Amino acid sequence: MNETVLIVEDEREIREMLAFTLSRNGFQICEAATAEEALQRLNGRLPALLIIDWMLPGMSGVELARRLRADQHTASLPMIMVTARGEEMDKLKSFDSGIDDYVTKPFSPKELVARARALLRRAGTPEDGILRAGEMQLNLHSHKLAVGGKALKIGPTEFRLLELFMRHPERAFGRDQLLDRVWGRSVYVEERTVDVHVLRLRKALKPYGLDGLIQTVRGVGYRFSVP
Amino acid sequence: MNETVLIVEDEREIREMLAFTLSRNGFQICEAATAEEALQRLNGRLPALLIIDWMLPGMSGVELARRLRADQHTASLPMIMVTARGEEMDKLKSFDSGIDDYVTKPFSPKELVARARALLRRAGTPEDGILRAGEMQLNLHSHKLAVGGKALKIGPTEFRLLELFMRHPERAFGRDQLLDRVWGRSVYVEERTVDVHVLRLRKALKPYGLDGLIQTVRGVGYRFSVP
DNA sequence: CGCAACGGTCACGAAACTGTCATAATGCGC
DNA sequence: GCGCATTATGACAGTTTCGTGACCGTTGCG
Repeated sequence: MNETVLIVEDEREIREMLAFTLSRNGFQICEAATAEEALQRLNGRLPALLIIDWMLPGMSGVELARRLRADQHTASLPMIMVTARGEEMDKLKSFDSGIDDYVTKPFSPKELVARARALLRRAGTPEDGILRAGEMQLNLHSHKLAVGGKALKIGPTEFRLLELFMRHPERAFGRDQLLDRVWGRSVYVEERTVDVHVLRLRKALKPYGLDGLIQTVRGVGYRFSVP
Repeated sequence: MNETVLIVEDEREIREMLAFTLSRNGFQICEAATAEEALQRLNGRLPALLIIDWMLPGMSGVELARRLRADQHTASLPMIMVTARGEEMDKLKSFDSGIDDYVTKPFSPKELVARARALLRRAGTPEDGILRAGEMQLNLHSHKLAVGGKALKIGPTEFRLLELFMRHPERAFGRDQLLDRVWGRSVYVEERTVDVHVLRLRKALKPYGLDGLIQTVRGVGYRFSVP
């Protein structure tokens, strides 16, 4: 699995422990010591999951979570909060800041990994990091697309587009939604550009008769649908 | 589920928080900072639900609610009022402005979503985003119409028309109401146009013997009725 | 620097969809 | 049955939306 986890934790020791545990379990790691640093890193490519310490110098973990929630770009990121004590956990729960899960220190690595996996699975990520649709396999780990073992080449944007589609089969996306989720906010792109990339994706799949998986929903947008 | 919620709230932070919470729970979002802006947005296609802040600059939330209730076009829209304090809530209740529900700040997102869902369910929106009538399924999520697993193709307008019908079975709609709720009030089209789209819908359903679900109510309009 | 890959925009034509009309069909009161 | 009112239906043309090829700027690389 090639999922990146962003760890936001000021205490170096704990951060490294988290990083070690997670990387040993197949996650890619990205670290930030402060909320500010985390925000900066989130301007780039998004991680699949965030692990945030409740207590951070400067902007607190809760505040960070709140900000991320308020931003459409990061709104749907799964987040795990790490709290120091059980007491604060209650506070956190009552705060209901949209945290998906939490662990209390001290916690077992096994527990953390289990929660992370569960969260990612809920978010549409398969256990082995391979999205499948019939003969087609989208390997998130190797970043490769293959049909029946035969590799085929698509561009980065097409890859991310297909990834989003395969994570949410049978769901119709508007062009605006696709732009938001594949291109990211903060970039201004024509809506019709989506069409072009859908076209390129279809063109790549056509030799295998797998275009048609991406269907146009007239007046709405597009949809990935397995027969 | 593809329900649109119109949020009327002047404070940007709260508005964004609401938007975040709801969008995370599968709602489409439409925002307005003032009552006036909200009214303008309601000239187009109607949302499924309104969330209105009690305190708004200019026209208050209560006044907005009253106006919407007084207008046949928006009279049946479910509304949730957001109040700052419990005290004012009593005032609001006694005000009897036709509010369906209310939450008091601070409120938990979970509570808000629950109330929104409950309200929509009451208003005819199914939990899973699929409207059913016998063998027929209208999937709002994937934007697909299927009869007994067999997909059938209808145009965007027919889709919205059928959606409205299935949300309110056994209810007779006048052509003017249908125009208002399916086309939106800011577009001018002949009333007879409704007939044509009803015809097209029936034509699509005929192969499955499901025309007849849409019945003509002479002198009034049409009605969706399951046998 | 040249080259190749890639991404975004545009323009044109095709296809789908929409609204309107004319005309046929139907229902209803008498 | 008759006449009126209302609705059904098929055809048509205008509009919108989508598919597609082409173009050009950017970027990364040798």
